[in-house]
Amino acid sequence: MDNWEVAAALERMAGLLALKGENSFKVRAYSQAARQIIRLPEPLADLIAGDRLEELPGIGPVLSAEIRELTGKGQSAFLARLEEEVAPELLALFSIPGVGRKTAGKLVQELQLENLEQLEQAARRGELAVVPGMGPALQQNVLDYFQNRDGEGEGFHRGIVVPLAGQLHSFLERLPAVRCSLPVGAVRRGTETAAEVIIAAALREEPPEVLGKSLLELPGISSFQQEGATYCLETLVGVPVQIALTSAAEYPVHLARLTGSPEHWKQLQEHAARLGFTLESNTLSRAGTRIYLPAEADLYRTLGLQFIPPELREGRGEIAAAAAGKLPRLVELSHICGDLHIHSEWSDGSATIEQIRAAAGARGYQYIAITDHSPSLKIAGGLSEERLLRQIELIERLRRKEGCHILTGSEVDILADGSLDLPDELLERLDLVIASVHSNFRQSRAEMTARICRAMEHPAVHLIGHPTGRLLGSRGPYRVDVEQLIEKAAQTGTALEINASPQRLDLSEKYMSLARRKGVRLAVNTDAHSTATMADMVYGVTAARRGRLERSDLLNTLSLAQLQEALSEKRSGRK
DNA sequence: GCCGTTTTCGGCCCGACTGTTTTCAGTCG
Repeated sequence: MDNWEVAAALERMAGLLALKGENSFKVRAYSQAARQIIRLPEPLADLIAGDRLEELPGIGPVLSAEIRELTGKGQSAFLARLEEEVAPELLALFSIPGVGRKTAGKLVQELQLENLEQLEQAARRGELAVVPGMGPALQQNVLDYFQNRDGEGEGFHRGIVVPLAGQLHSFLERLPAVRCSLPVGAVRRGTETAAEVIIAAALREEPPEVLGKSLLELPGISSFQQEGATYCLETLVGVPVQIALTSAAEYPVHLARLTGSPEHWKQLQEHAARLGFTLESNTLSRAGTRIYLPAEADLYRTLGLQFIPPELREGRGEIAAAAAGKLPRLVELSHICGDLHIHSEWSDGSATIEQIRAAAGARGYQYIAITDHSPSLKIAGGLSEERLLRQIELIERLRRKEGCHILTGSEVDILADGSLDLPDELLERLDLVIASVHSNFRQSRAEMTARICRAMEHPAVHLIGHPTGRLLGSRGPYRVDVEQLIEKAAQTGTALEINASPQRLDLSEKYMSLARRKGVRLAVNTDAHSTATMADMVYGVTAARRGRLERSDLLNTLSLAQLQEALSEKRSGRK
C-alpha cells in the first residue's frame, strides 16, 4: 500500500474516532500521523525496511503497528471495526460549516445517528437546537448544508482518485489476461472531484471471469462483485471502483464512451449519424459494416475531428470546434518552468530550501519561489521581518551555487482591511509577493471583495494566492465576487493563482476562460509544504487544461528572464 | 495516542472569533 493510501486510511480512522466521541487528542494523533505521511519524501515501505518508522515524531507503538499492517497487508482490522461501529457516510458531517470534531461527535452520540438522513430529519424537526451546547445557528448550518448539496465539491478529490486509478491501472497491466487498460470517466476528464474510479480494460480472451481471483490480490480492496463484464470493487479508502472489461476490438470505442460525459457521447453519436455512421455501445459502423479502429484517436479521425483531449469532453462545443479544426492548444505539464508558491521549514513546510531546490532541479524547473507565511499567521510559523531578512540572505548565498534559480518571496497575509502583513520596504525587496487571505473568512461579499481588490492595488503584489479559499469537500469558498477580482486583476496587472493542491484547485476552472478573455495572467502553483507535494503541479495543469488555457496564458511557463521582466512590470506600474 | 520528563502522567502549535454562554468551549485557520 502506498503512502497516500495509508494516510487516507489513518485520516478515516481519525474521523470515525471523532464521531465515536473519542478523546480529541487521540483523534488528533491519528490525523497528524496521516499528515506526516503525506509529506514523506520516501515510501513507507523503505522506512519500515530500515526500521526507521518509529523515528518519525508523533508515531508511537500503536500507530506504527497500524501503519505496518496497512503498508504490509493493505488492510486494517481496526478500521474495519470502526466502520462497523460508525457509518462512514457520517464523515460528511465535517463538511458542515461550524461542525468540527467535538460537535460532530456530540451530534452522533446524542442523536444516535446511523446515517445522514437522520441528521437532516432531526434538524428539520428542530431537535438539533436543543442538544446541550448546540443552538439555532448550528441547526441552520446543517439545514443549509442539505439544501445546497448540488454535487459541487462532492465525491473524492484528485489526490485520492488519481493515485488509486494509477495503482489499479498498473496492476491490471501486469495481468496476463489483460491486453491494455486505462482510467476513464471523471478521472480521465480531470474533473475537480470524482464520485468513483472507472478503469476500462481490454481482455486478450474471453471470458471476463478470468479476472475475478486476481483482483483480491490487490492491496486496499476489501471485496468485489461481478456484474456481466463489469467488476465493482470496494476499497479501503471508501472510493467505489468499477473495472469495465471489453474485447480488444471494441476497446477504442469503449474508451471514448466511458471517458466523455454523457452529453459529449450523445453529441458524438449525433455527429457520427450526420456523416452516415452509426456509433453505438462499443462499435462504429457504416451501412451495417463495422469499421476497424486500432485506437481511440482513430475514432475521432474517422469522424473528421481533431483529437479531443479528455479534459474537453464535456459536450460544451468541443465537437464543433474539433470539426472546424479550432480546438485550443492546451498547456502541458512539460511547459511548466517553475513553481512560484512553496513553503519551507522556515514556516510550516517540512523541507529545507536546499532540499526544495534539489527537488525542483529533479523536476527540470528553471526557477522556484520560496514563499513562506507572514508574521500574523502564527499557527503556521509565519516569518517575522527579521527572520525573513535572514532568509533573503540565505537565498542570496545559495544562488551562488549551481542549481535552479531561487526567487525570494512571501505569501503575505491580506489583513481584514486589505492592508498587507509586511511593511512596503520589505515587500519591495522580494522578487515575488503572493497575497492571500487566511483570516476573517466570514466577511460580507462586499467587504471580502474590496479587501482583496485593495491588495491587488498594492504595487508590490504580483499574485493573489488561492483566490476563493475553498477546500474541496470540507469548506466552501469565502463570499467574494470573483468577476470583480478578475476585473481588478486585469486593471492592476496582478496575476491570479491556480492553486494546484488537489484539495483547493483554486481559482476553479469555471473562471479561467473569463480571466483569459480579460487578459489576466494565471500562475499554476503547488503551495507545496514538502518536496513530495511539489508533484501536485499535474493537478493544476489538468485544471488549467479544463479551463482551456494555453501555454501563453500562464506566468510560470515563461523562461526565467521573461518571468523577471513580467514581475518588474507590475512594480514599475506598466502593464 | 504521543511525548517528555517533574520516570508515570499531564498536557498536547496560537489566537481571534463565534455562538452559546452568563464566563467559555469549540471552530478555524
